[in-house]
Amino acid sequence: MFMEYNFRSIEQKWQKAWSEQGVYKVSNQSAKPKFYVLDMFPYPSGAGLHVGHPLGYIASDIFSRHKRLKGFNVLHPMGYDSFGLPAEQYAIEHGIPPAVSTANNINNFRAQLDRIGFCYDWSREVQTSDASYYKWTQWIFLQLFDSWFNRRSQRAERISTLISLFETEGNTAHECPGNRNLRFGASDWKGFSEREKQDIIMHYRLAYCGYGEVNWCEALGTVLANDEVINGVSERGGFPVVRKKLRQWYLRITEYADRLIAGLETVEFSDSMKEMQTNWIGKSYGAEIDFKIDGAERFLKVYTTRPDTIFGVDFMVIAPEHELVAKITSAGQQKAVDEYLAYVNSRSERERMAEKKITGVFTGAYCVNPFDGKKIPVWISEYVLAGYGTGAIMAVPCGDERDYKFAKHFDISITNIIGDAFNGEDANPTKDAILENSGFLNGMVMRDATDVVLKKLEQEGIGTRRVNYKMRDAAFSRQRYWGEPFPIVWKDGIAVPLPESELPLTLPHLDELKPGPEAEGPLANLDEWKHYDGGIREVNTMPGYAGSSWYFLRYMDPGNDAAFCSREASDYWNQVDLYIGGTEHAVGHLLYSRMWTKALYDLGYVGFDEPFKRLVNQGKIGGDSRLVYRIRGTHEFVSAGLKHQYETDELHVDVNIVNGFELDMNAFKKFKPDYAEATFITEDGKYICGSRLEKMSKRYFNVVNPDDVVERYGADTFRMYEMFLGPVEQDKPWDTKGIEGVHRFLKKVWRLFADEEKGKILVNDHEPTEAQWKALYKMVRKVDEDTERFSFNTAVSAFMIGVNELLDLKTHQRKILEKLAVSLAAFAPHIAEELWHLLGKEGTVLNAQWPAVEEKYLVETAKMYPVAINGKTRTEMSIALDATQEQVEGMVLQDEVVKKWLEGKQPKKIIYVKNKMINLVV
RNA sequence: GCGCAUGUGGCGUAAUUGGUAGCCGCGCCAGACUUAGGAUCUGGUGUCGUGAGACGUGGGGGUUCGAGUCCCUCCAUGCGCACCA
Repeated sequence: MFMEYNFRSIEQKWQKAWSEQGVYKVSNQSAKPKFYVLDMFPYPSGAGLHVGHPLGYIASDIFSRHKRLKGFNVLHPMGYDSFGLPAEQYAIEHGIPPAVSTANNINNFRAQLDRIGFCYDWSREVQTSDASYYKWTQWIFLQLFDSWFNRRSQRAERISTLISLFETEGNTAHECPGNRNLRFGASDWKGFSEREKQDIIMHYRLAYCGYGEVNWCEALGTVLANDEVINGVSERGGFPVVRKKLRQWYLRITEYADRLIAGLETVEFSDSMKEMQTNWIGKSYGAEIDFKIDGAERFLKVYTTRPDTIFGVDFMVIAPEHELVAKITSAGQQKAVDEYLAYVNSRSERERMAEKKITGVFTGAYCVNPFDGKKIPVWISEYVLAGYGTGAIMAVPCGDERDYKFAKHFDISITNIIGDAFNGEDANPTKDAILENSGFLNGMVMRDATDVVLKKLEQEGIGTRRVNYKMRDAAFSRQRYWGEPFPIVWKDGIAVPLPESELPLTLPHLDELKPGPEAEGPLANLDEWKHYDGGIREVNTMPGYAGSSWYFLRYMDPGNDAAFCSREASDYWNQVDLYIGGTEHAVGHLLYSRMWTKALYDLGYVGFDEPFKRLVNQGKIGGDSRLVYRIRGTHEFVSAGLKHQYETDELHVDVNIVNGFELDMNAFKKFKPDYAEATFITEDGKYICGSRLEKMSKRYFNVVNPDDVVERYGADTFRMYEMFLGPVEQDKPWDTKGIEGVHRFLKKVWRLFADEEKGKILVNDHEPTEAQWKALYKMVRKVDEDTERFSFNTAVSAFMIGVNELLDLKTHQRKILEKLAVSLAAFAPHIAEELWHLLGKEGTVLNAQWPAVEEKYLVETAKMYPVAINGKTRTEMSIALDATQEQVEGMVLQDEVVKKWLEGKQPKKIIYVKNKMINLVV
């Protein structure tokens, strides 16, 4: 039949036409208001897409198309985050160069994406591994390298301003972020050698090179950023990670900590997202206090957020790596301390994470409490981290759980400064108790005492207020090949940036990606490349997040060879209005790109300092695995309902050879060679599988490829079904069976336009009835509202309700069908376009206008009110909307059902809420 | 352990502001058309009960004329952080 809904030919036809006509091309010049919708661009992995990946892409695509129909100039681009470790690992294992496998994977991704019918403007595509792109990643790096963060103005400024400050006043007014103890005056500065000057400047740069403890992953042969390490192992691959001191590039993101926190108030991210970022930054207010070491001219500097508890300090704990360990350990304790340090060194990061034993050793040294002269023993323990605060704490066991446990474990006596608030069994971290045993603080509420102590500490010069952050500077180099080379040449130990004219510094070809000497990357093996202009090139490369920290800007002006993005373009497109992506980038990508944007803003290259105005996190789609049960030691498989009668082993089976729960037994025999001889114990001739919801992953054979779904049901069905599954932001399982309902819906739409059996078009030019207008507009309004608030699942439902009604009303009038076709254009663009042309329209439905709702068809004069007696609905009554309380009371009391329930009694009260309900209180 | 979410039919879910709980779809049941059905269409489908009706949004309590929605408490699941002083 030629009038049937042939989605395959329809979708192919329009995808081809759209591409030929360039209908998705977006201009930077337009009289329309702009709207920028962005997807987190993918890393093009070899595995391709499964049905979970496009969820966010479909949502953003629908939203973009909707905005376009509503008269916006919509930027909706896509590209690839194509540098990264997996391509390099793959190259090492299979001998295929990263550039080649990446290109293949990108082609694959593109083909998959194209089949779903996205409205991306592919002329703006970016690939982070493309030299024309990473030229500007390198350029931005150089701007960060040439900048420092002025804490007084709270913004990035050029290094030249820093140098003139040094020349006139030294660094007295600008504490060195890389080395707090560094102090020098203008005359000192003039006396420094060039090398010394450069070393000092390096301590200020926003992109800097330094030595530091990094997360070294031996298996990956590289360092990892903090957010790439999960529970002591690498996020990718789960390999062990150790702390190692290495020369490394960093981004001084800590300087932006306050602005990153403050900026969260200006953007629409979910509360949990904001909270994750806030926690990651981990700002805390406290004090640094110097405790004199008893019998020595040394001080122990501790960081505490609770200076009010200073009289409750029963011991000190310093990190095993603390510099005082070597200096204050008493002769008597030397052996015990050495043994403890050896023990700590033997423990990997992972072991420390896994088993939290209370360990520690006494140094033999004592501190003196500055206020009451009490002697306080100094202990060493691994629970104090060298990298946070000062690497030393004052322990207050009555108020801190860990300190309490430590004191108990080592039998240290506990001073109670909070009276009844401390029960002797558990520490109580309250701030509301009244202080006792606390010298001049006695009788004060702890909360108020804090400031009193701080003032006193400052007066006496033994302590200062201090803000601390959990967040560390971000490691910004990798001992790897497949990343952006640093445009830096080392000359006499000084990092010299390449001039802009030499960018891009292209990644040289390498036949073999083996590591270089001394934990250096593969580039170190390339002698002729390494030696350049009388110096040695930086052989590390940039990490995966370099290119992704600014890609949203490149889309605005992708072809620009003179700038990363013209100010004109970024002023026009401005912030990303809607950013859709997964939560997994909460503390990585989202913080880095926010920081880069802030730096570019400070330097005057863009006019906004938050990149993403609104962020929506799509949920994950889980796999619905199918299980078969093999009788142990045999090739016989037993159906799920009978498995308890046997001893069985549970095995995953490919979900694609199972219909619902029924196994295709012939396909199963071909699934794996082992199963060729399989026999089955069935239930009524059917083999029923077990099921389990788990991650969608190859290893569970529960991966559903969008290509297969599109092939079977079409892209429009696939798009609408993904949305119909539930709220975008929610995690949910994939169930292919349910897709039939959505497919049926599209066929119903088709039947409004054409009769499949008789093979003719049904569209006529009659005037629609009021009921038909009402059904249409109700639907149009709901779809519009729901789409605007990202409630795509209810929008699909509104379509279904609307079309069911129109079908019941035998609606074939052109006036209605035109508007229906337009309203569908965002969700099911292919069928919408086909129907648009079937109605004889020109051009593309993409450029149509969203139908304006004619209110007159939606006004109601009466409503069916639920009538409740004592809150329980007993009947319904149709009542005019403008009825008064008296009229309603009269009508209600006449009603037979109401009379029955009143049993002759007078209602105490009749509640009538207009347009809602009626309730009688008896 | 701390923080944040989320708990509604057999399943995915709906109820935008405290106002008819279960829309829409899957599945299931019955029927129609059919050589056939994993096609299409029609009707039914929260639970208990023959029925009138009763019960029902994780459990318990509260506020209210009225609670899935607000408050208290407990439980379960998911996510994030986890010696951060």
